[in-house]
Amino acid sequence: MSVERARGQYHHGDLRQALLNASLELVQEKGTRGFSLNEAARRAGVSSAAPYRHFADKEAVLDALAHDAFGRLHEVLEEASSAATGDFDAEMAALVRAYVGFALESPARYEVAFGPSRLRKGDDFQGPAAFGLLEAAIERGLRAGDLGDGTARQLAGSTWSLLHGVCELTLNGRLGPATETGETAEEMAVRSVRLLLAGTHKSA
Amino acid sequence: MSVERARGQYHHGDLRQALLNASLELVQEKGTRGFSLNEAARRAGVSSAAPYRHFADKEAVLDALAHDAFGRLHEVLEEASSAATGDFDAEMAALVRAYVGFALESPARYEVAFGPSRLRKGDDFQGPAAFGLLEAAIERGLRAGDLGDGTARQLAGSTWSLLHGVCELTLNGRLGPATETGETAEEMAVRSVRLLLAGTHKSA
DNA sequence: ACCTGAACACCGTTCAAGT
DNA sequence: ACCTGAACACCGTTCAAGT
Repeated sequence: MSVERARGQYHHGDLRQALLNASLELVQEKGTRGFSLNEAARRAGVSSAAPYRHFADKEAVLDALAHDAFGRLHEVLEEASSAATGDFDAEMAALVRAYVGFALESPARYEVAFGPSRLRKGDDFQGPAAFGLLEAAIERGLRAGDLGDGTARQLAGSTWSLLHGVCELTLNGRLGPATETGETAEEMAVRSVRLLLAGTHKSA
Repeated sequence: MSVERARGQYHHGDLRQALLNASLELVQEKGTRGFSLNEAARRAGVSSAAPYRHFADKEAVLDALAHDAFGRLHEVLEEASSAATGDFDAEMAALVRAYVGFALESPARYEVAFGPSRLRKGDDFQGPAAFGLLEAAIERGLRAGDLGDGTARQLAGSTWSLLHGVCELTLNGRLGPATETGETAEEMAVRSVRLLLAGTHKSA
């Protein structure tokens, strides 16, 4: 909260990052709708005009958070991917657990990454790359004969959607009666993805 | 925008509904983050204090919109459900198309219904009922032998998640490379759900 | 019962001025 | 180059007062 500032100096090293940290904290506490740029500035120990040296506007701060969040998601998936053992089912389960783990451990990052924002295709963020890791794993499964019919891209799209659905519905409390199955979100995701991919063997 | 008000009178019939209409319009234009209660009041032709006779605060307006949105989703799914022909696959496809159609035709309603809000289980809204229609259809499929292993609730949870994922990722532009498969969101949803349910026959 | 008008604290953003 | 201070229009919310 309070910030030690050497007398006479403006601010410690990196105000941009300090603002991002404070902003993420705020989104965590009040959600993306309750987030206030002025309060972020206050928590970073600067005036409310200071952020505008580093960000075009309030939305740009959220865009930067989304950018970082996709970077982290990509890292997390890559780590899970690199631990591949050749067992396709195990690798997919690891990817699924990594994805769901990220969402549940960093709900603020997840909300900001996948919620409505100005980030779009062609904006140089790691969203497509994260998708690519999923697609690559599925591609390997197809080549190894672990999967039936389908293109890797389409199957990755379905899986990506399924994962997002599970995480967001869990975070926003919109799973309805499915909340009472005794399954954790992680278990539900693993089971569902397994089901989806098993379907490729019998898509008559 | 401008409102005809008989001289001397406060407002036409139903200010509450007028505020909801204006608010939905606003969410449509600027998203749930850009939505301002003062502007909604202005568009309804009343002072900025007037809404507080009908809603506790700004969030309560969004809650009411979410409530209505789930009511509509339920209606739409019920209509699709009632047109059941006995063909399980066709009935599921109809439900899927109805769901996706609702999301794409009423993105503001969809965002407000499934986005973060104070609506929770036990709040008397039609979210769980909508889920129930999906679960009931799957239950019929199980009994008729159209589906393999699984409980209706778990399968409905997976399907509900998949549908939500497809719609939200489409609306927020987060499908990544899967945007370029030539499939519409509706086709993607139908194919994915078919895949998921086909998986019940081979969940070895 | 339902709405207005004025008020208050706060927010997003701009800009001249300071170091 | 980076930040402050003051300013402006706007927002959410409250409350006394009007009909």
